[in-house]
Amino acid sequence: MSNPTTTVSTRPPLGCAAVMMQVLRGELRERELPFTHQREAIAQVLFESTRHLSADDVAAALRQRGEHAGKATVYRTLALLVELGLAAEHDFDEGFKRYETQVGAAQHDHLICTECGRVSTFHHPELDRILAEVAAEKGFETITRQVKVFGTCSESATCREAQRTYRETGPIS
Amino acid sequence: MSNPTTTVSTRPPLGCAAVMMQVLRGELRERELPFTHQREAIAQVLFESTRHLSADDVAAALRQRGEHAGKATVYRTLALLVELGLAAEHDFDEGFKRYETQVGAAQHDHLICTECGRVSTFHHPELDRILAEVAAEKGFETITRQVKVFGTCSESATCREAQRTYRETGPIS
DNA sequence: AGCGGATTGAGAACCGGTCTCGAAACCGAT
DNA sequence: ATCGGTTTCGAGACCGGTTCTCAATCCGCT
Repeated sequence: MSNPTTTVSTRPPLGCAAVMMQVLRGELRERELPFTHQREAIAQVLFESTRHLSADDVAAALRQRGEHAGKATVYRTLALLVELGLAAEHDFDEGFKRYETQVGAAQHDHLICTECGRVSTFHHPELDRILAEVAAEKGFETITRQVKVFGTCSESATCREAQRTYRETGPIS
Repeated sequence: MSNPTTTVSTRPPLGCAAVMMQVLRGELRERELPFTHQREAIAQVLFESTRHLSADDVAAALRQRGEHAGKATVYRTLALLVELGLAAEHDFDEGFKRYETQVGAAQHDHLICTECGRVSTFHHPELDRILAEVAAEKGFETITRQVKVFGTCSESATCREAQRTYRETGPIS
């Protein structure tokens, strides 16, 4: 039931969770949606984490705190947070989705190591410009975008070895 | 069992399939993998199509030609074509994957309409440059990349209506 | 034609994710 | 506090795409 977790993040570490929780409370009130114990607990887990969490990771984190929420509730709440703009959904081609806090509109993109699973983030302002250009040109109204670079990182010896192999032999060895 | 199909493509229309088939034959021989009826038929369907096909679409197309391949074989063969670099796999957040011929290294990216499901492609040379820069900077060896812009197109009245609504009310109405 | 090894296919298994519906929690009003 | 109407919760069934199993078959070579 568990799965590999990611390791790199770029979110301010302190106080942030509390702020996000306040925002959530406000957003829920504004929409007349109840601020339930489960929604709080699930949001707490996400807001306090610096990783990209799967639904399963969230459930596990709850268990570790002595809390519990049915998996339907976990999925429903994560979907809600995404709708409210407080969480972002990512698909790193693992067969399931991952979630992370969406702080402000600070869009960032991902480098995913296919060897060790590490995910690192980057932000390149020109990307925004180019994608906005392309969208405008095609009469497209952008809601969100995904830029993902798959490859091998140079964090570990294994990954560097894979880099070398890939450069020499291509996708199939 | 059926699903919405995509509509836009940018691949040269003629002779291309035959060339690709020759390439496939060569790649298989080189790796001492048998060139079976099923592999040929499945590749034929993909190479002759100008759309992004799901595994199910491929199976349906085979049936229409009076051919048949078990779904395990369809999936295995599509995965093989991807490994060989002859097909590209895409995930447009529909809950299943789609495949298309990968002709050469002509990388292109996608605009996906969340309203009608239409997928159109674009290529922006600066994207290649920027992503290569980012990867180099991080000591990353790129294998492939995905750039997807989700939003609403202006093809149909429904989509244009959705564009207007979105601009006014944001993600939640 | 015969041989060894890889592929095929029918169906079961798998696994994220969604749905169902009775029970429980929420929240504003009394 | 408590009441009552409304919403959410949760255990488990269910769903659909994809993968696995393994005996039968096909491929390519001699």
